[in-house]
Amino acid sequence: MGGGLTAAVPPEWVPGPRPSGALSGLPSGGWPAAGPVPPGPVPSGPPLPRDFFARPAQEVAPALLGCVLRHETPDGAVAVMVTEVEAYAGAADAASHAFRGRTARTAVMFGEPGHAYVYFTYGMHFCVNLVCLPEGTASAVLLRAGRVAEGAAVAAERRYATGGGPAGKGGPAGKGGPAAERASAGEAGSAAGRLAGARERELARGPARLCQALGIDRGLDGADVCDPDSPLRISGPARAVTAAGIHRGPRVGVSRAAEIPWRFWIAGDPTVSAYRAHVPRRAAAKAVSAPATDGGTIHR
DNA sequence: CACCCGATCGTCT
DNA sequence: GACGATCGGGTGC
Repeated sequence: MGGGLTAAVPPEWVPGPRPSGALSGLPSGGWPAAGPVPPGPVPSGPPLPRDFFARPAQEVAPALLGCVLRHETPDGAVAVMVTEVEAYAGAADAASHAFRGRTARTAVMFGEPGHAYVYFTYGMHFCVNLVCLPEGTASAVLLRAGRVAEGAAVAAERRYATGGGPAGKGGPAGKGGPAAERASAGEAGSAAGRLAGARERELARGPARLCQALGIDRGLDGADVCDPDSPLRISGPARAVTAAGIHRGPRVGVSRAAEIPWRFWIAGDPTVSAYRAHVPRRAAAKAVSAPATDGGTIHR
């Protein structure tokens, strides 16, 4: 079925040139070539210019792969290299929160590009987008996954801390502390090393996990990621990601426009989340026959 | 590893 | 009043 969105969908995305060194703030020296990204710290330069975001989301999305999102808090700084994103084209996209027009929740998406649109979902999770297109037109790129490149210990604390564990003493790290820090060192072969590596890979694998690792919540809705003084900011590619190293496919878990391939990821990277089609939630089983009232007396 | 299910609440119909 | 741009734990192969 054609699906109303079809007509509004732009032509196939054509791999275009990556941002130049000048645009991205990269030093002229080369970073490692494309391919799965090895664990460990990555450089973090000046923020991307606002113009970078003043384009359609489906164009910005692949260009964000390899860029570094960093959040500074009193707990310390955590940075992730973006490995997976999804474009949401506002009014032209039935899957976008902005499809039905501007509301209090989606207001930021209609504002200046280069700001964070943070939303709360499923009663417990936050997800972060970066706003695209000029002010007045809504569109955004959802950051779905990343590799923690700085502050792995802080990220692990946020992800695995036993909720407000006053009872628990040491916290999640338990023995040995931040295993993630060791993982990148030299224990890749050992059982402990594999465990630490597996956990490190899961730190920011998925949009809500990424937000949790970075400590992002609704308080950062509207934050300017292009402002060098912002606690939340994004810098240019820490690593060259060529068009050949980028794969694309349908977006994860969307109930509408599910066939549009606006999800982009770094091919072969272990931190990319798994694809899952939308699953309509079974309606809560409502009691067909009212629970027996005791003694026929109706309470309430 | 694939599939199923419960949690939990802001947002929009 | 229903539905998520999700996650983690449990079951079963």
